Amino acid sequence: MTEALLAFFKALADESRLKIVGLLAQGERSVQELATLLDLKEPTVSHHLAILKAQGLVSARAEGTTRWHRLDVDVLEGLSRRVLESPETGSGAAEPETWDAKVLRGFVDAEGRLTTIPASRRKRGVVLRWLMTAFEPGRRYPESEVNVIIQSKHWDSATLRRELIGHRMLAREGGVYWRLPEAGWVEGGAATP
Amino acid sequence: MTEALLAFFKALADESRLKIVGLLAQGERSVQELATLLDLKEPTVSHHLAILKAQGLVSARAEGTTRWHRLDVDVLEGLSRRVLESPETGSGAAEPETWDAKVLRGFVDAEGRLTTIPASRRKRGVVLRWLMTAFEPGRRYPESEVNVIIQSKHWDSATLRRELIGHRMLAREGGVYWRLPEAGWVEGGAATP
DNA sequence: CTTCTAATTAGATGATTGTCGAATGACAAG
DNA sequence: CTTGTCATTCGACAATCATCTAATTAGAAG
Repeated sequence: MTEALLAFFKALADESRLKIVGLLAQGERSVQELATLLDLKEPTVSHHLAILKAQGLVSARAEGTTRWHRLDVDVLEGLSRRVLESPETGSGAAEPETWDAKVLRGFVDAEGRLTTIPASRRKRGVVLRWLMTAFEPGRRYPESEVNVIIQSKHWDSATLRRELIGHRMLAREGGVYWRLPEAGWVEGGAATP
Repeated sequence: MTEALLAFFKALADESRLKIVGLLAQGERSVQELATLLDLKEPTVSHHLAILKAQGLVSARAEGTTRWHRLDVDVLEGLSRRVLESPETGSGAAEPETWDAKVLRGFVDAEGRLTTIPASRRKRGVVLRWLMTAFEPGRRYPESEVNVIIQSKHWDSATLRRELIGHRMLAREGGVYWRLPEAGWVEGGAATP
């Protein structure tokens, strides 16, 4: 849907075409007249008219070899509405998902392994949340098992384990780890000094 | 007034910017998020946002180093109206004048002499009407005087004299010429074989 | 059929501008 | 003060597109 809008704005995003629309708003004009009034050559005007016609903004009427062009005003109605409605009508529950998906696609390869740990706070949060899906809620893990699980995604288990704890996703007590409820997961998390 | 409109359409006549508007229509976004969602680099997004801000379409709110951008919907209101109102509100009695002036500027030099006889029917009509201003209504001219008057504008008095008669601007009877009333001046006129 | 004019199509060129990498600025945290 | 992240600015490159000339199509009129 954004496709059609783009073409429409491109059609009007040119000085010559805007002037043509302005002139046609006053009445019919031939290619020749437009060319003279705009200080352009006929082929140029023809080109512009073709673009405006493609958007349904202009239509032509033949009279001998001359073609009289008129403005079709209807197409301009409800313009702002179309702009705001373009990216789906729903205000969207499927909205934050897209951002996460994009981030993961950038940092997780085809085999499901983490290629790089994101430097950006926000993106690191996304990756860590994704990492946590490997841990079951309620279950208790010895450190060795935590490392094995993390290493199945990325070699640097030490750093990632520290990050998970900093973000309040994982908790530790006496060498035993367990997954914390998502409600407590923190945005900023621990720094990486 | 067409200036501002042009900038406005140019701002929206880009795929990336249209997508940004679409995303911001759903809620606030940071530069980073937009860059990820659109598969663009941050500098590019910054550039686009600057353009949208210049048109009052987007405004920003700072939160730490992050800037949350929101869409300002008001600017989109009454868009089609602005397009049609751009080239003056008046539907214009000063309208055909402009076309004639442009044509004359193209065929009459600084000294007020006709450089070329227009090949185009319509333009030739304009030039001939202009030529007729050298003749007083009601007065009768011998052919020699007609030639002198025309030659003060262009060397080829024979052709022009024939054209003036063909267009029903000048009349002849028994070697005497006189100006006809403008009401009878014909559009197509005689061909030039 | 030939000539003339109005308009379009085709191809080439030049200006505009979207995009990126590198450098810089700004701000929070240790 | 130093470090790290989010953002902007700068300069350069590449793709898009408006414009032109030349050639072609389509009517109209001799």
